[in-house]
Order: sequence, then C-alpha cells, then structure tokens
Amino acid sequence: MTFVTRQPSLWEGYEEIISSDQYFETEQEAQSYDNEVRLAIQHKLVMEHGSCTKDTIPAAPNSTNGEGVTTDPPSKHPIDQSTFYSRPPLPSFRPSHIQTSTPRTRSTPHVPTPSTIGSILPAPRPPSTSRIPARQIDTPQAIPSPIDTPGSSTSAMIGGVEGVRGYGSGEGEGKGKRDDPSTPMPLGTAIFNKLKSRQDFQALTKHFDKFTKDFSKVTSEGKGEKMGSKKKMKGKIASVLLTKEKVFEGLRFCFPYEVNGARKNKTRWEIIAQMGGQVTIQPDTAITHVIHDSGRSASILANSLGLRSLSELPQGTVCVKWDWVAQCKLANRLLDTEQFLSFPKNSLTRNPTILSKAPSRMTDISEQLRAGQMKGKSLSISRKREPTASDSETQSPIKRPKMLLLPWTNVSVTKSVIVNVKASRSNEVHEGASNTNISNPGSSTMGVVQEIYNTKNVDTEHDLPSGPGWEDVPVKERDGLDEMISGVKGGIGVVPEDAVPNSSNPQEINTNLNPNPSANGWKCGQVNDGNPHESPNEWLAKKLDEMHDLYLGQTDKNPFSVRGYRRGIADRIDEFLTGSKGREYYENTEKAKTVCMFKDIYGVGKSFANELYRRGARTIEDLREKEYGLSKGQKIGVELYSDLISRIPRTECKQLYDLIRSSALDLDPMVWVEIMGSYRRGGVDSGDVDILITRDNSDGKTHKGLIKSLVNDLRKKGVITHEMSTPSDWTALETKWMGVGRVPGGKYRRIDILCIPFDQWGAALIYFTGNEIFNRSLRLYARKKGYSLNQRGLYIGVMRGPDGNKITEGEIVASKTEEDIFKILGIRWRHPHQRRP
DNA sequence: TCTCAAAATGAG
DNA sequence: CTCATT
DNA sequence: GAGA
Ligand SMILES: Cc1cn([C@H]2C[C@H](O)[C@@H](COP(=O)(O)OP(=O)(O)OP(=O)(O)O)O2)c(=O)[nH]c1=O
Ligand SMILES: [Mg+2]
Repeated sequence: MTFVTRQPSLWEGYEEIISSDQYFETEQEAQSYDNEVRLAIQHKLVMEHGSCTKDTIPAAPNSTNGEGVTTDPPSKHPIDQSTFYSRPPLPSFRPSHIQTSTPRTRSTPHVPTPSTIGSILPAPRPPSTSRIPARQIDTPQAIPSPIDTPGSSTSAMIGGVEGVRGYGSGEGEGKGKRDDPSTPMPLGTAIFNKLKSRQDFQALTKHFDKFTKDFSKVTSEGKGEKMGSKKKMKGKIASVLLTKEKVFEGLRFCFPYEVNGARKNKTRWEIIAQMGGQVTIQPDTAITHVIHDSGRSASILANSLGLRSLSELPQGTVCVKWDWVAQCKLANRLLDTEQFLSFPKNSLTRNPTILSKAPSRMTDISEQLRAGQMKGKSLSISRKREPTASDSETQSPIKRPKMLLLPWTNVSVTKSVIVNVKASRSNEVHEGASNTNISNPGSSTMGVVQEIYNTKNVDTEHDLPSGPGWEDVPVKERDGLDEMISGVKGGIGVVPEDAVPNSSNPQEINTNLNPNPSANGWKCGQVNDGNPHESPNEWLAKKLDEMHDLYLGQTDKNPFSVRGYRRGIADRIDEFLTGSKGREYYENTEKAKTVCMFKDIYGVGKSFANELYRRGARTIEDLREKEYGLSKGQKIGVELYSDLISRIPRTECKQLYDLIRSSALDLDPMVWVEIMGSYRRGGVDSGDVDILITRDNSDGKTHKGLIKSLVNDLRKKGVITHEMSTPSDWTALETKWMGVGRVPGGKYRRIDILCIPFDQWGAALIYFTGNEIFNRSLRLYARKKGYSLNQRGLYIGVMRGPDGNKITEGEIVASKTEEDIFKILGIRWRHPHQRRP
C-alpha cells in the first residue's frame, strides 16, 4: 500500500526537530560555521555591485522609499548572525522544556529514521582530508615548467611585430629612449637581477616561459584549424585569435613583478597575446604600456620594475590599469587610456608621484612635469597640484580632515557601512507565529492527508507591517519556539553584545534582528567613537556607498581583487573630502550611477551596463528609443523596468502564489507547490516570487511535463505574461522557468518556478529558501567538512578540478529533508526566518 | 607566503 | 566559453 | 582580506 502525500500543511512541529540535542552544533562547529557566514558576507559584499545601486540612483517612481535606502531601518548588526550561529552547546536544554510549552510535539515534521542515513554515511563527520583527494592540483605554482632555464626568457615576443604606433612622443610616464620592439634592450637590469634571485620570481619566470611556449604552440596549431576535441582551452584561444582583431598589435605590455604574479596574471598575459600584444615581465626599451592597477605608489612600481624611477621607461610609456585592457577587449578597439591611468593625471587625492625614495626624485618630477606639459595628458603624476610636499603618504596638510575621520575608517566602520548597505535590502520580518514549516516528503507516517493549508501562514500577514513604520508593529506573540530559544539563550547567558535592550520582542534578541532603527546603532558608533549620533556615520555611509560604486563599477573581472577595499575606502574618504569637486570624481560618479542604473535592468549585468554606457546610452529612455542590441530578455527588462525594480508586497506575493498554486493543483491535485525565497523567510516584501513544485512519486506518477501546461494555463489566465528563460527540457523532472507575471491588472512581477524531483525536496527547500548568504555559508561549511551541497542534495566525494569543474559526482548522502542535511552537517535546523544572516 | 572565497542553470 | 541570474 |  502506498501513500501518496498531498502537500503537507506547513505548521508547527519544528519544535521537535530543533529540540533534539543533536541538532545543535558544538561550539566549534558553530564558530566554524559562523566564519563561513562572515566570509560569505564579506565576499558577497565585495562582489555585490548591486549593493550600491539602490542607494545611489534615484528611487523609482513607485519605489516605496523615496528618501533613499540608507534611511531604511538598518535592521541588523554585523555580528547578528554570529550570535545565533555561534551559540555554545546547550547542555541544560531538555526536550521537556518544549513539551511543557508546546504540548503538541507529537506529530509533525517527521524526522526520518536515521537508519538510512547511517547506512550510507557511517560517520556524520567524515575525515575530509583522507577521503577527499586534494583539489586544485593545477595551481600555477604546482605546474612543473617544461623549461628548466628560469630567467632565460623573461620576455616574450608574441603576435605580429609592427611599428609602434604613436608611442615615443611625449605621452606617459617614460622619458627614456625608445627602441624598436624587435630589438628591445632590457632596462634596470641591476635591480632586476636582484629580483631574479628570489624564489617566487623564479616561479614567475617559469610560468611565464610556460605561457609563452604554450601560446606559441597554440597559435601555430590554431592556424591549422579544427582543434581536437580534447584541448578546449587551446581551441578557444585559437578561435579567438582567428576571429578577433589584433587590437594590441605592435604594443608591448610589461607586467611588473608581483607576489604571486604568475597566477594572477596568467590569464592576462593570454588575453593580451590574443589581442596581438606582446607581453614581458621585464621592462625594456620597447614597452609601450605598463599594467599597473592602482594600489602601489609610483615609486614602488618603479621599484618592482627594477627601475629607480618611472622616468627611465621608454618615452611615452603609459601606466594603465588592467581595466583599460578589459575595456579594449570588450570594445574590440583601442580606447583612450585617460580614464584608466594607473595614476590619474588630475587626481587631487592620490599620491601617485614618483617619489621620495629615489635620489633623483626632484629631477624625475620636473622631467615629468615637462613631459606632461608637452602633451597635456597621460602623465601619471599629479602635476596639477604641488607635487613635492603634500603628496607624501606620511604627512600632508590636506589630509588633516582625514585624520579626524580616521577613527571611523577602521574595520568596524567599513563593516558597519557594509552592513548598512546590506540591511537596506533586507527587510524581512520576524513573525511571532511561525507556521511556515514545510514538512518532509516521504514521511508517510504522516499518513494523514492534511488540509492543503491551514490559514495560519496567511494570518501572519496581518502582523506584517506594510511600511517604513513597521518597527512600531508589535510582534503578536511568541510561540513555543521563541520561548524555547530565548529561554535557552538567556539560560546559557549568551546575550549578544548588540542585543537591543528596548526590544519588546524576545525573538528579536535571539536573532539579533532589530526592527527598530532608532535602537540600532552603527557598529562603529557603538564600538569606536562613543559618538551616539549616527548621522555622521550615516552620511559617511552614503558617501562610501557612492564610492563603492565607483570603485566596483569598472569591469574588473576578478571579484576577489578587492584589492585594498579597505584602503580604497580610506582613500576615497580622502578623495571626497579633498577633491570632491574634482572633475574626475564627478565624471566617475556620473558614470557609476548610470552604470548602476543599467545594471538594475533585468538581464543586464555589469559588463553590458558598462558597454551600454560606452555606447552612449545614459537613460532608460535611450534604451527604449534606440537600438543597442539588447537581447530578448533584456528588452523585457527595459520594457518593464519600473515595475520590476519595485518590490512586491507580501500580500501580492501571496496572491500570485495562490493563482499559481491553484492552477497547478487543477492540473494535478497531488503536486506540492510552495512559495519560497524571501517570502518563506518572512519578508515584508520580495523582489520576486519564487515557487517550488514537486510531487509525491510513491504512486509512480510524477509532475513531469506539468510546468508546460502550468505556464500555458497561467498565460491564458493573464497571470504569466513574459518568459525570460525556459527549461532546457520541459519534460524533465527538474525544470527552471523564469519569467514575468502579474495579478491581472497589477504590476508586472518577476516569477521563478522551480520543479524538482520529489526526493530532492529538502535540498531544494534549503536552496530556494536562502537567503543567498545563508546558502553560501552553508555550502562553504559543507565543503569544509568534505561535503558538497547544492540544490539537489548533500554529496560526499565530489572532486573538482582546478577550474572548479566537477570531476567526480560523488555520492549523495542526503536530500529528502532539510533536517537530514542539517543533521549530517552537524548544524541545527534553522527556521526559515532565521536564515538571513 | 599560500590558499580560499558556493554552486548551479540558461542565453547567446 | 562569458555573462547574467538563482 | 583573513587565516593556516
Ligand atoms: C541570488 C541567489 C539566490 N539564491 C537562492 C537563495 C534565495 O533565497 C533563492 C531565491 O533567490 P532570490 O529570489 O533572488 O532571492 P530572495 O527570494 O531571497 O530575495 P528577493 O527575491 O526578495 O530579492 O535562491 C542562491 O542560492 N544564490 C544566489 O546567488
Ligand atoms: Mg525571491
């Protein structure tokens, strides 16, 4: 006899799960997990260009917060997640607690019998080191060089050799003699030789040699066309070579010595070579460009080039940021370097002077001054201001204001700023009545077919505040879980240092989510300065947000090149204090704003946003009127821009959900349909509607093909209006549909529908519930334990290659229920509302 | 000084 | 493959 | 950019 379960009602029962001691991580685990959360957050923030967008561009007409997001409730502290993840063990905790407070623990979400788990996975914590072979076997450092004469070829001549165009005139840093690229003379050999002795430098040359060898091989092979299917990488390079113009033909790029430079720059070498440029790691008399992403002063740069000063470079040599190359590649033509100079000529704030340490400093400067006046551009030194004195890193009268602010510019400040940015997008709320637990599939002991939904989930909407004043809405009541958690917390004595004393809701304490902005000070305000006024910080935060834009707005590929995010912030504080009137600042901000706005278009990312700007687009209207080569989805994004940019009130999410669910149930009464994402986490509003669909397959039937009919039905009803991305296989068990729909007559809303095999319900719940940070944290945590977690399940034995490709599938150890997965990971199950670190 | 940073899908 | 997105 |  088989039980096919209808979608179980969400309701109480997670008390039981959470009550079991085994769901509580040890302190070590907690701390470890906490670390993952922090890492993920940091990483996310670095990468998240979008964090700036809402803050810097004017709110959309229908945006709920016209006054800018930074004034929104800063709902949490940087450490809030740590406090509920890093709770110490709970020795005093007894299930009896729950029993008394919540007597109805008997039934629900059936915790699956551990037997299955145990058989598959004997130890909850397998020794990852022994079971998982080393990954990343192919890091550059590990590649044995085929060439055993390090230093024999520190420069490579790749690509056609033409006359150097336009170089040798008064542009750029260099003042030295320029030679034909075919006969370059090494520069600065004395110091350079010193570098050569260093181990890592040898590694660099080694890999540079390998690179040159590989590449020349590729080019010759590539001419022959038809790559063997084996060498994809090389095939790609070759094909690019054949198709792309040689934008950099005749140019010669020098990559200054860097720590770990080989690994960092390998792909860059390849790119330049692909574009017809030459690459060298030793400056010589033929180089035309030095790739130098700002960060080090000119003197240090010179040093790493083995020069006493940059003026020794060939005349006209330009120090450019990598972004220039990236943009050239994107545009497939040479762009003006002016916006990409390593040492912007007009910067009032940087201190790019070729400085000090070199004895010939004065002459250097005057020389460069002259050179700069000749052409009036491309000079890296800040010659518009007093070059000698004020630009010293150590002392500068201009920087006095900065000193005042410096107490804020430490980690705490940046973090608090970051958190503010984050908090501004996170307006989920805790509901007192938490009935959003979704049961597990296959828990046939639940036998009873429960009524589709009890209304408690809906009831909570009444508690959901609708506007900015939501902090005034008292959370109605604490349920058993709240009581238990806060009790545990109090009993253990873990009171988060940022707990909000005046919070009326104990749950807030235990989650550290403080819905009351006035009670929620900035981290830096609390820790650093004892300055209770948050307005300066707020103001600073805004400014820094804008600058964060500017900083990340460029298409620098490597997301981890946070290079001096901190430093960057400090500098930019300085920048906007001292040089906010500067033309460059304005221009950059203007560009960043526009780019951010474009990036808000669905389907437009930072790459295309930059490209649009480059092509001259400045407003959304531009995109509507002229042709910019938008893709299908992007056109929808432009068309519905104002609707899609706004958030969806919870009630409307529910309406859409109900429409979708009823349509689905009409097609098959046994399907499970659940609304996920920020809604499940209790958000007051959502950016989109995330729907998860599956079906109990115990009777041999599945939801295969349902998505097609569902979409069709909904389209007929006028609920679904646009499709952006459709399943690769409509008949698969696992399908993802993304598009746009609306409550008929209402605004257009983004809708994601994910169908999944029944036995992946748990993993999919975790994935689709999020939030993003939570997922990444959990996945990182899993990875550190030797597992791999994805939307399908928790795996062990997954091996990945150097590029992150999966080499081994591994074996699945859990996927059916959330609890399975949390349990194996040794982490307690968390209520969706708690999954928003 | 080296290593790691989540993991996946779909469009083009 | 890159880009955008979840 | 933080930790081994
Ligand atoms: C964006 C993103 C989402 N997810 C998961 C977690 C999310 O909760 C879930 C749905 O994604 P989203 O709908 O993008 O995010 P959300 O629902 O949490 O928030 P909102 O819609 O209000 O903006 O997908 C990831 O795993 N990685 C990601 O990068
Ligand atoms: Mg969502």
